[in-house]
Amino acid sequence: MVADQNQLAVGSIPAGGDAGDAGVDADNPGRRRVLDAAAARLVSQGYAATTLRQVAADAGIKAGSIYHYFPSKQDLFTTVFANGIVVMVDAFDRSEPGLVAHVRAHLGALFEHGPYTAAHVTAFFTAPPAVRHAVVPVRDGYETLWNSLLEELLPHLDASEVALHRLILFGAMNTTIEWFDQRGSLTLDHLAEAIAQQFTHGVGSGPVDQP
Amino acid sequence: MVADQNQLAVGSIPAGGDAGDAGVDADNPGRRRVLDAAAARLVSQGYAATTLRQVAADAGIKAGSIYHYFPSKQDLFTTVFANGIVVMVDAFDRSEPGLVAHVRAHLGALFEHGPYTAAHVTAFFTAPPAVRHAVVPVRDGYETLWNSLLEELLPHLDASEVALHRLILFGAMNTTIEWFDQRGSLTLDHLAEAIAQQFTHGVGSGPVDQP
DNA sequence: CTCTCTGTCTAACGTTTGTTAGGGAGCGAT
DNA sequence: ATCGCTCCCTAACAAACGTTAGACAGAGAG
Repeated sequence: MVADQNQLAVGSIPAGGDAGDAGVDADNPGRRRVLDAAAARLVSQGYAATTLRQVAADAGIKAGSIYHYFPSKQDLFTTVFANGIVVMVDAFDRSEPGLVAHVRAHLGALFEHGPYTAAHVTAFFTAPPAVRHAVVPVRDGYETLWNSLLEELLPHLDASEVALHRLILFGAMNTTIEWFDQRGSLTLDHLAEAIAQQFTHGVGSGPVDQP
Repeated sequence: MVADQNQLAVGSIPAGGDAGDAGVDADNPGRRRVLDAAAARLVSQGYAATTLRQVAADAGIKAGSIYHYFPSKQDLFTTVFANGIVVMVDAFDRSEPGLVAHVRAHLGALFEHGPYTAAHVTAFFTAPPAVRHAVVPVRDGYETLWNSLLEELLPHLDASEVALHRLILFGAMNTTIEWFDQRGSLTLDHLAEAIAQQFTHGVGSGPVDQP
């Protein structure tokens, strides 16, 4: 299996970068095309159903050539998942202050900044344990960012309550990928507002005017 | 491909039944063991990664014997997904009135009534389109139940707002499968209360006493 | 006793998968 | 001119997949 404690290629991702759409492998366009194709396939098919031959075809090369950039299927998709979090962290860091803005940033990472975050959210739990374990540390970093934000925003709650409500909020945000259609009349701005509004004030239980 | 407009085996599921844990193939224990094994594998591995040889081994038979009960892998897993909704509808129908009770019932279907609902929630979107399309009608029925409930509970919202907030609520409930641990100190009762509370009143934005 | 049905097995089929080995074209540096 | 590096190819490998065909044991009915 040659698992070792493989260091992953995550460290090689330029974390910031000024260029337009995340600094995910800005140079090395060949490798980048493979990653893009892999992420897009992950979104629509999940881990096991996505074959290297499909990914290669989408990237315009042959299956064997993928091994010039990645030592294995596991490594390729591990990098995709990690990139998904990099994109999210990036969006979080660039966000204006406030809950609505951060929800909007998270949704933006999901729908507007390429397929990486979407791939992470939809396919992460379909990946084999080895892949998941490799990504968990990166994942934890993003969750910590949110815990800190929410603890600051909700000083009347203790840490365990914040953690619980963050999980519920993540669930609400991430499953939008299963039903939200950018071409519909509901915009991402409105969706972010609806989610944030429901999170802080709820939907109410009867006719309520603003106080 | 022999797709036809296959009628599925869904109709053959005894929808109600008084017996303890859902009437999913109460008789025919052989078929039932195959379904159970398939559902359990779906939860941890997703559609494509689950092989008929694994399922057969879990059920105590050999791969070829599965074809005595199901004509194909697609049919087997379609039945599993449909059963997942049957279990949910069942829980919904048995629920006490009120939002908290129905949230609790949904979570109960997810964690306490076998692997079918969990399989549906985690693996449905990893299944091939043919399988998904076959299950959509059953799925729609359950969503309609919830829309009606919420429209009754939230008369100050119009139908489109209710539909939106139902989707957000579903997201919150269904992703609990990814993090909730029944062996922890947080009980399903408390979780249901937390989700329902957040849904109707939000988490607040500062120190708030009950009015 | 025979006939039929159910449940299971073994053995194989064609296909596809991840992966490897080895080769070759282009290019910048020596 | 030659070296080495990057990028990509073809061809093949063993393994695993879904699926099929045919056979066999047991039970219940006539």
